[in-house]
Amino acid sequence: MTQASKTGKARRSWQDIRDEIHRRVLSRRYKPGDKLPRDEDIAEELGCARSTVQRAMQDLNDAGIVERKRKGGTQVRPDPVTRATLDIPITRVEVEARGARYGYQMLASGRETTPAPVAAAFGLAAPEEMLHIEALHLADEAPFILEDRWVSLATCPEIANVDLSVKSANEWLVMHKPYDRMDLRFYAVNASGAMAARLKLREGAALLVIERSTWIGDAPITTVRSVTTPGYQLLTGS
Amino acid sequence: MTQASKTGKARRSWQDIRDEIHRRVLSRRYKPGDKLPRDEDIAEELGCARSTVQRAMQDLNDAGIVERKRKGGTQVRPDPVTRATLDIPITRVEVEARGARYGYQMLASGRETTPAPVAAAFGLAAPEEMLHIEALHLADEAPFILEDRWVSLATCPEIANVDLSVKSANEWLVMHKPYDRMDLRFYAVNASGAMAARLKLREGAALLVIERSTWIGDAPITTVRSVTTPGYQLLTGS
DNA sequence: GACTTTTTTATGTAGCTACATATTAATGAG
DNA sequence: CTCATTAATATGTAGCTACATAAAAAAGTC
Repeated sequence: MTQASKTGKARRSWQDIRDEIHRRVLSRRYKPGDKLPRDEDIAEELGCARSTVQRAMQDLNDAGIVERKRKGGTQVRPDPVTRATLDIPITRVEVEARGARYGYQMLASGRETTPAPVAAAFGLAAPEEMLHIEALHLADEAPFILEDRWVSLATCPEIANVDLSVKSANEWLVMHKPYDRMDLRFYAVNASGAMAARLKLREGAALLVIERSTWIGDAPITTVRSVTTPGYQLLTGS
Repeated sequence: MTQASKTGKARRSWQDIRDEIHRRVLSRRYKPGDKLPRDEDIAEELGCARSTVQRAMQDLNDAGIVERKRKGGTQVRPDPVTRATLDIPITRVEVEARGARYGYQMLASGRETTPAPVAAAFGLAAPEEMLHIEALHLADEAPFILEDRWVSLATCPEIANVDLSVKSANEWLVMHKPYDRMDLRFYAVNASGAMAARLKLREGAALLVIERSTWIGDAPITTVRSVTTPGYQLLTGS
């Protein structure tokens, strides 16, 4: 038996408060740019403690619904942004989630000096020798994602001893080299001749590219350019 | 003068606790899949209240670093995901942030019955008459984003009276029709003849497309397909 | 009037208690 | 031994107090 059913009066949870405030924003009782009452007044009005309002407001703030400033109070965000959370799983998990058989092929691997774009992605002052890996992820034997990865040997010397021909660098890194900071970007490219050949599709096809760089502290770990196959879509989790 | 400087001993904030736990995950003292001590023990070890650990853990949970279950305890996420938050601003704001002059052109507007793909995006059982708008966002007079939008007249009858030839439907909607639920997807397309003509580029160019549908409750508000121009990149905020 | 300092005030945080809730683990019935 | 019931336990939440902090507003100062 819940407390609500015992006392006959439901205790309002912070989610209830959050939803009530959200409703008021949605119903335009509080309009974009409007200042909201102070937490204490809302608490009194809705019959709960200030800490409960605080919790609710935190959440609305994180969600981009309101903006809070010390002393300045709370206001409805005047320039609404579309905020979304993306979860990008390991490719193997993604393929398996689609009910397909996962496959992995290392295409090339070796030590090379970082070309300018890679050094730029890492924000390196000078080029550096890194591990360069090209690999293909397969779903039911068909090419799924082509990845072009650079791994800093200065930050991850251990990876030199890992057999990356059977297991992807992604999996090894994700389990052994947690990161601190990440940079993600998405854009579209026309398949080059080399890409088309490796992904077995016509040259010029529009492909979604996911670029990701990770650091631990200031030390670069890895930067990957993942070229997806036609039809690939990135979806938000909400 | 802060309390820390007065007492000589800093009070540890929940962020300190969070960072300490995070460090332990990063340093692999707690490895993926490992079970963490109970909040109370961590609190005692680090010299703070359980509520502080709770707050820290909440944050790590939201960030996808750990997973918590009642009674089950806390464990380091065994299948690390790359979690990122995307903020997509109004196009006008985005253009202005780049230091360019924003321009807007309505290309076409009228009432039409939703074709199958649009009905599907909304999860509609039956096609419906909606407002269909094609418009172009410009940055310094050059095409920037081409949008193809459907607005539910059932949910937003007021929009019929808005002059959408000078101000984008996006701006009006964002200020007057807050949403509840959103669906976002990103993919790449080759520019069709029509797209190429409107965006003034060659047919077949790879373009990043952002598709967004919004609802209030179960009622559909709008669905937009925004076709960006070459070179456009979506970046994460973190 | 322009500038600096002080006060005020709304949000932010730490710590505590008490209880809720979801599981797991232990126990008991058959 | 299997299944249902009960107890134990880690996290989740509400409410309270006290204080910290940032920023606006007010009060001084030149």
